[in-house]
Amino acid sequence: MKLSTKGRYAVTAMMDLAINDRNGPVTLAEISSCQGISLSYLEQLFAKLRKANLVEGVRGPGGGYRLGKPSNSISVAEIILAVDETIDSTQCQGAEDCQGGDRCMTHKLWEDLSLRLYEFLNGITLSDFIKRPEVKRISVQQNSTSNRISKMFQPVARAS
Amino acid sequence: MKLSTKGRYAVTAMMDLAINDRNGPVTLAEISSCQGISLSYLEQLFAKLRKANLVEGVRGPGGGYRLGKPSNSISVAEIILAVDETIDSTQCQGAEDCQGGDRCMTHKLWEDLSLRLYEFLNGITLSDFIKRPEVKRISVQQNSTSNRISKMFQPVARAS
DNA sequence: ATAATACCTAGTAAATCACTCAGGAATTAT
DNA sequence: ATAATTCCTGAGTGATTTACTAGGTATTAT
Repeated sequence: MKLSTKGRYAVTAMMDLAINDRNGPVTLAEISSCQGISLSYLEQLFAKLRKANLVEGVRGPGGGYRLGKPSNSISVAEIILAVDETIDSTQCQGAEDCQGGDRCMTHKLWEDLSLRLYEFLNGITLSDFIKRPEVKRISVQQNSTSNRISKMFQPVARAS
Repeated sequence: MKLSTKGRYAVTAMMDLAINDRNGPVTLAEISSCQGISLSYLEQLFAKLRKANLVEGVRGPGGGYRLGKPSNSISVAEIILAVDETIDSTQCQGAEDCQGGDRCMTHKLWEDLSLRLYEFLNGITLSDFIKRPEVKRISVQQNSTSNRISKMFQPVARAS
């Protein structure tokens, strides 16, 4: 799981698609001028989004991009993974330099954290954003699995 | 909010410190050999962690690094922000090319998401990881690595 | 036919990553 | 005092990634 400006571009662009879905396809030129991202860079991002079936292109005048799936089945995690695609696993597989025991279990701890982050972002869909009124408070109702896991892992409140 | 390999290095190193805290300072050489990170690169990361008061160095033989605060008051978000330090705000401030209305509110939506992500990572402390029994149970529960990775690439279909 | 759009490939300057090298400065064991 | 250990700092470097430019081809509405 990696999170960078690139991922932000992709997520905001997908938000744009989700919001303006009922008005027909959205052109990359519109997104480009609005978000301040170069057209060709957007094209590269959307090539990846298309391969992940998150969007579908409509060619010709009046064309543009539409969501490839209903907005309630597209999660933020999906979008980020589609454009970033780099999941680097930990080195130190089993043996190597590790003195075993406590020390190198940090890798496993990281995997747990990474999974929790993924579950969190996977629990937020595009439809969570387009449901107005009051977009200001996004109601990310953490209903399903995400909440369960979150509770399991993290019982403790932090002292300030 | 940015998340990269660099942030992972920092977090796992801090986990190491948290776990081995009672055994005195932890040397960077130990972390380096365990995690497979170069010593000098670790030193650079720890320079930033030190500036953020997340660790404190102990010089001389028998020295190393200790946590700068109790492990229950060090969040994952703090660590990541300390080493990544790049929080790029959105462009398109108010006017510019924006045609107003719906279009450019995606920026605000992103800010909301970003804040939620921060709050999530800020709610996870190092002390959540050093309680071993729970961690053990969890890592046993999510079965195989291949399973987890495949889950990364092919998220489960979500109900509306 | 023309224009608007998606779609594709190649190249590139700048930034970042992860690292090496080369030292210092502080602390402690001897 | 000397040497060993460790933190601390800075300069430099190849590889990768970002974000972009340029120049096409394919498709379709008008």
